[in-house]
Amino acid sequence: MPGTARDKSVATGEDGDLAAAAPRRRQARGERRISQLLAAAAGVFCRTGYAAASTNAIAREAGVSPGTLYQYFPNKEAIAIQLGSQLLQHARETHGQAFLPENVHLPLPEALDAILDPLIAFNCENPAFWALMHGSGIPGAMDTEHEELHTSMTAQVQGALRTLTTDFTPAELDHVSHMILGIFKASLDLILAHEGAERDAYVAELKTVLLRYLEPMVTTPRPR
Amino acid sequence: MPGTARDKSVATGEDGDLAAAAPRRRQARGERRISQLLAAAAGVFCRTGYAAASTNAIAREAGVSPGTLYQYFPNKEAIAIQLGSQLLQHARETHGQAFLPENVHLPLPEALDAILDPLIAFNCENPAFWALMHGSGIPGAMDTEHEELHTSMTAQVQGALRTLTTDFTPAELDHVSHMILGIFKASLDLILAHEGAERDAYVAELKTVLLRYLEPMVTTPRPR
Amino acid sequence: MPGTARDKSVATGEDGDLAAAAPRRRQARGERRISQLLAAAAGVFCRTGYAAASTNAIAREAGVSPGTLYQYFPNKEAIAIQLGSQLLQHARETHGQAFLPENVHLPLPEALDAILDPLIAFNCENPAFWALMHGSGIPGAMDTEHEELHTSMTAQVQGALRTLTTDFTPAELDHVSHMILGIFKASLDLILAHEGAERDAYVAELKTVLLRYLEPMVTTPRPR
Amino acid sequence: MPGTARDKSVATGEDGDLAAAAPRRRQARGERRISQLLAAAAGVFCRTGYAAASTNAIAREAGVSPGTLYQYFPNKEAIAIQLGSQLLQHARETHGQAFLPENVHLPLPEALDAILDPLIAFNCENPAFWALMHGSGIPGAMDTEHEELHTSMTAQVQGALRTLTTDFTPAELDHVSHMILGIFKASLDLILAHEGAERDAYVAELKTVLLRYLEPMVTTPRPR
DNA sequence: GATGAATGAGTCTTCATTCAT
DNA sequence: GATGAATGAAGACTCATTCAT
Repeated sequence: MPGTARDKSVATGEDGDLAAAAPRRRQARGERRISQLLAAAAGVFCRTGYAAASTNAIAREAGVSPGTLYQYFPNKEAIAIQLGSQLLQHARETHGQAFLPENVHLPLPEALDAILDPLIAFNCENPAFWALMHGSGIPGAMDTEHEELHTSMTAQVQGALRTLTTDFTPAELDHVSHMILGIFKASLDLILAHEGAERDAYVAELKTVLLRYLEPMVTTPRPR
Repeated sequence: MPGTARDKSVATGEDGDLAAAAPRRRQARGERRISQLLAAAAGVFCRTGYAAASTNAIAREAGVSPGTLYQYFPNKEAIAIQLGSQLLQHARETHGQAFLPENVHLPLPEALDAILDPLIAFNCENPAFWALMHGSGIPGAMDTEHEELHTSMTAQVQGALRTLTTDFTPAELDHVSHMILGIFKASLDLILAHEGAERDAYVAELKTVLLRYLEPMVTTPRPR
Repeated sequence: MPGTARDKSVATGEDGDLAAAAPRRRQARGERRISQLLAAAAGVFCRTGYAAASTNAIAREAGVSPGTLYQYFPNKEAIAIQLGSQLLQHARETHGQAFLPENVHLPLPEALDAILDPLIAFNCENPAFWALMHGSGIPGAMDTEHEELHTSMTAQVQGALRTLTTDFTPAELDHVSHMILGIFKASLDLILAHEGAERDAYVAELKTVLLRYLEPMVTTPRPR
Repeated sequence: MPGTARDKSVATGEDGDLAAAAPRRRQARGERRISQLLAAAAGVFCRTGYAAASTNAIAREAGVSPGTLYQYFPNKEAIAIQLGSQLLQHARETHGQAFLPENVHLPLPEALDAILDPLIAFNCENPAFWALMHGSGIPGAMDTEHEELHTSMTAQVQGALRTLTTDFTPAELDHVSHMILGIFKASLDLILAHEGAERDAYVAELKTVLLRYLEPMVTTPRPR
């Protein structure tokens, strides 16, 4: 192997570089693959739902062989879980800024805009999110994630609701927040199923529904 | 059930009457079979969802062989479709009075009661209905049926909406009716997931949402 | 249930026959299939060993589709288990007559003939038997069968040994019987691997080995 | 290990010595790799059997990548073959004295001790040896190696047998040597499966069997 | 030489659907 | 019509082997 002398160069030594750079390059490729696969999975889950999504289809969509998929995920469920977690984390960041105090304390119409717009935008950009969260039938795994998300969203909605009035009993708070989430979810289906002006119309309609539902509950003095 | 008297006819029946009685008997038996199968399908779909339901399981639940199932339905999708249609028809027959003119023309709060209560009751008694309509991830099949149901319900909602005002553009009518259906669907999930007082609370909440959403739209003079 | 009267007809009626004959015919076919499949499995296990045997290969060898195989066996292991059980039962019958008292109490050389010949014949006719019992690596199932067989054979060998002498300690009895089984097993490999005169030669050699091994142990007076 | 001093040679070595030292180093490294891999293979084959052993598992156990494994072995079978050969050679080198003329020509009982003891000891220390030789269901591969070993052992046994008598026909020689090997193999299973006193008992039993089997064949005058 | 990602044929198994009886 | 055995195309997953780096 005559070419072995090539790396020796000055002082940083071949070994140090090899041990550090090559793995890093590898790792980078691996992470690209994982992203590729998750993106492909998002697409397939979106189109067919979790149950009907085949790992071979995901691999094909990602442009790799089935074996490659299994180098990164131990099984189909793991793909869904990791995709879910990733989206969830992404979602939480979005939610975080959606429910920022400065938004929550705006006058109701503006508050709805400020809260809903980023949530809707997030879901439009990550259609796999609800696809997974609806969860047709993720075998029981994923449920944890689902639960977690639900809990987290409910909590944030309830936090916002409490700024409207102090009159809610805990039970009412529960009912109202669940209704709001349900309405949001249902509207999201409509919003995601349409584009352009139609989509905007449904967004407006959602805001109308919520505004009219919530306005009569307001007792706390708010900026007008 | 006019044909019920046909059996037992003369005594030896069988051959002689075959030309006349048998067809009717066939038909009757066939319909019994279909009902059996659809009932079994309802149960299985409900428990496992459409995708995970196997035709063999449905046949077993119905107490017939898989071959027999295929004598009455060309494929799995057809079962779902017909089950949906049957439930829909059942819905219309038994609780079709929901959208009866005398209900629709009541003052809004009463109209909502009159329309929603039987619908809710029907769905509580036929949980397979929404189970199918949600589609749990029905691969694109089922769409025909879904569409059909959706169209029919939309039409009825739109009919009712038109009694509220004449101001809707067709597009608005579309949006509002879809929103209403979405809200109804989302609430139904909550309603079906709870019992007793909780369930009632969600029913009340649904009515509140719709009342507040629709009330501002009313322009047509209505009984107060 | 109007049609219920139909099954009353005359006495032998078509229905009676159908209920009895058809199932029986079905059952017969099913059992033929099972035999076919077990025979095929025996062949494949024999040629490739359990681990390397593929269910598809077994199905192909049996001339049926993979699905058919799974109509009769829940999984690959079950095939091995059932094949083992069947052979085991067959074997026990053979062993039963091999170790008949009238054989065991013959003069040693004749006793060896009387005992070994049927055992060897059985194994020549059922080569899958040892193939399975060797059990390369049946996952842990089958072990029960294996154990069972081993125990049963050991017991019979020990029974026969006790007619030779009363001098054995339990430990010796154990060692000797295991050695005998081991020798038998090893010889069987040679016997099964050859045919005709060669096979006979190995049979003779086995008998020689055992005769010379056992003869010095005899203390009990025996027919000469 | 004559080549051990080679590394570190002058100081900067590497390039200048490359033409001379590197090849030797390569060779040395290669052989270390091969040993590593074979040792790993021995472990894995022992634990899981040949068929269930995965090349990746062997590579992992050896602490190298699968690619590296394939730089030294063209395929899985080759690993088994070479492992077998190595063990065989090891057997011959370390305990080859088993069949040393001075052992073979001892009085039979002592000869058996002298021959069998090292063989047994070797096998107790290298359990992978028989694990491989049994073949656990090696699909037909490995046969070459097996054959080789078998031939070699048979030859040695036959050599020893010829010192007992000159009366054997070639066929007899074949039969007897195969029987002996079979008996040895079977006993080895028992010996390896036990420990301590039990193991010793089986060793003794093996010697008894062989002694009684062979003694009557002796015609050649031997030291008493 | 070494690495480990990638491959793809092959394994076990399921299930919608068909067909002989 | 009814039966249930049979089919075979997938699907999830594995692993011996190759290849770009």
